[in-house]
Amino acid sequence: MSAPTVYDVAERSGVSIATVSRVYRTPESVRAQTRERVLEAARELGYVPSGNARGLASRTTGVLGLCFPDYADPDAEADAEADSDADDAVMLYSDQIIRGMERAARRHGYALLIAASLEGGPESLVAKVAGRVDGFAVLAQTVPTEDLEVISRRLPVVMLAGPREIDHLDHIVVANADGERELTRHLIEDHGLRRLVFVGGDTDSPDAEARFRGFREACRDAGLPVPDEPALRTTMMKQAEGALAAETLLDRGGERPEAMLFANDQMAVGALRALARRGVRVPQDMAVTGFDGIPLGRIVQPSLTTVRQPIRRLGEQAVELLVQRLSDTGREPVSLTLPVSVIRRTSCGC
Amino acid sequence: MSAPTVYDVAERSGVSIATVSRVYRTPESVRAQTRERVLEAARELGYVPSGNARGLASRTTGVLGLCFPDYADPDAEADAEADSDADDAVMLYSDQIIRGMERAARRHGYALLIAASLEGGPESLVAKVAGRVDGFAVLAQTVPTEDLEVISRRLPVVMLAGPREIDHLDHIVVANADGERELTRHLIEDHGLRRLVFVGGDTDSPDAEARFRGFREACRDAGLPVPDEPALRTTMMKQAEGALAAETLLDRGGERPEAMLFANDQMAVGALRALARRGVRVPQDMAVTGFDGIPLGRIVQPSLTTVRQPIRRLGEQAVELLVQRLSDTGREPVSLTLPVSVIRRTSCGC
DNA sequence: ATGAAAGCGCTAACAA
DNA sequence: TTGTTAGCGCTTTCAT
Repeated sequence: MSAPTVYDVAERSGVSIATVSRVYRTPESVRAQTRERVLEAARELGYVPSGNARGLASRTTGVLGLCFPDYADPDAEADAEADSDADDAVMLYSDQIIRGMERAARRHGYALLIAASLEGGPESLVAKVAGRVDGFAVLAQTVPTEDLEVISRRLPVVMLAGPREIDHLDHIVVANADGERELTRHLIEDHGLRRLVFVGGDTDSPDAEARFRGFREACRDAGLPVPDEPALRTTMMKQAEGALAAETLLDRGGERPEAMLFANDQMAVGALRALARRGVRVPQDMAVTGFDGIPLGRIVQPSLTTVRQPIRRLGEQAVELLVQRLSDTGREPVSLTLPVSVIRRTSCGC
Repeated sequence: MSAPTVYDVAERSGVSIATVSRVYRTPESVRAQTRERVLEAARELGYVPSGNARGLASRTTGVLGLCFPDYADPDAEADAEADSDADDAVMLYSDQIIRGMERAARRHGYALLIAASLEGGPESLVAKVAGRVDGFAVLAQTVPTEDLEVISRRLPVVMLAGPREIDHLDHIVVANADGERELTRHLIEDHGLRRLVFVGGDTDSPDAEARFRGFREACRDAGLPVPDEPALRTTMMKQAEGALAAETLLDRGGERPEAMLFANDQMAVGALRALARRGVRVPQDMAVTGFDGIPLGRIVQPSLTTVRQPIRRLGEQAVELLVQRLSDTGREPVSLTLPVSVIRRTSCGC
């Protein structure tokens, strides 16, 4: 009643289990006639090689993994529900990384195991992934550093879009500061704006911090006042928080800013809505920018000026690094920075 | 030098391997103090439980799988390259199914293993997936039926978006015929069009055939001539073929049609471009429709009227069926049909 | 080209 | 609560 094994197939086809094994690993090493007998028996019995047993015996799985955070902007989901036409527009960061990794993994003959989770410890999906792959990529802030510490001693791990955290890991980041600096420069020089405010994220978001750094650099370069801190910080960088931030900024006394730069697109989109509700015209009365390049940014009115991250590339590169390291265990840790590009749309005045 | 095992951890913490195992499976069943000792030892050694060994011993992996075809419309990719702004707009069918399955799998505590491939046989990625999961979903036309035949005798398989092929499989389809009939009815009744042509796909694409069926039903219902065959068939249903089809249809003698209905969005988008090149205005001179609801359809000019498939839902439902069947092996094969909805945009004249 | 035998690292009864 | 003991189904030398 249980699943057939090499033994069953071997018996039925009158060969040894070793031969059955060979048929599935190195078909050419078995005489054609024998091979046919074996495959025939396998077909009759409904034999499917156990990946687990293979992996256990050969100490390799042929699978690469990806752990990403359980981010699901509730507002974004709401969009998808309410306006079913916007459904597919909400393509998250992680979806694109998956795309990139899958393509690259396929090229190298690997399958891809994916799992989202925020919590660590034994029991976690992270642990499950780690135990079933030859190597994997992790989005920053996904897996507790202490777990990673242990895991990365046993198999290749590449950290994506965040600080390396552990110094023997490979990691890949995007040029956050460069992008925000360039974007800010554009607002200042090309649109002649001077009163800019930056809305950041939590201090422990390296991406958001790097973007703020870029903002400051541009201010400094232009001879504008350089703030020590973002005008406002949000914790989750979601749409609702962006909306709230925009309103707070409007209601705050003093001169109204000419431009609001958000640390990510989600917040900027939320802000766009809040500003519309308050009758503030974008970009005439206020320029608004985001960061990331999510598809939603192109669909909103006005379309969002932003900085595009090469997210798919991130996934592809991750696989390349993993594959490299798998074949050369001794290689020094690598650190890559992928370039970004400013996307000028309507919300900045272009 | 090799990876530490339960034995190493057991020895170091002065317990038996069974206890180490328990710490990772059912932490509460171990005295807190003992548990700490074990985890401490594990940390020091860099112990990561082997998923393979676990799976082998427990006969379960905690992983669900998805096999999808190696579809990558070269034209779509070209779009992504040429107009980097359209990059993320090109979100394929499979990406959305992955999204849906991942979400649902996560809810049930499963990770998701994904792999694309067109070829079967031993050695194939399909075989790899089959051997490493508790059950998996297959997009129609992805895995050779004979492989599926064997595999599905050993673990749950659900067929997506296509005929069941093997009668003991669960399967999920979308209401292709209903959608195309409704769309066609819209063109006829609401826009008063009468000379409609349908561009289909290969005869062995069940989706395309079902859509053609819907088209015919609407023609019949409206008292229009009912064609036996699509005006044209393409093999891969890609953009280039759609463009070619549109031109062929234009150059063909006789009265020019008032509307071209394509079996999918990719072809329709290609047609839109070809028509623009030829100076045919859409929708004034010619109505054009697609099927699928890909994001690109909203971005093209004019925006594409189409039928949206609930693709994410497809993925979610697939997981539900797999999970069900995993807990109730005896259940009768299920066949679900998910409803679709007509999306009226500009290309039909709306 | 094929076979024999020894693990691979874990879980799952069953004992204690 | 913890330990003992069999396997789980394959790959891998080493022979033949």
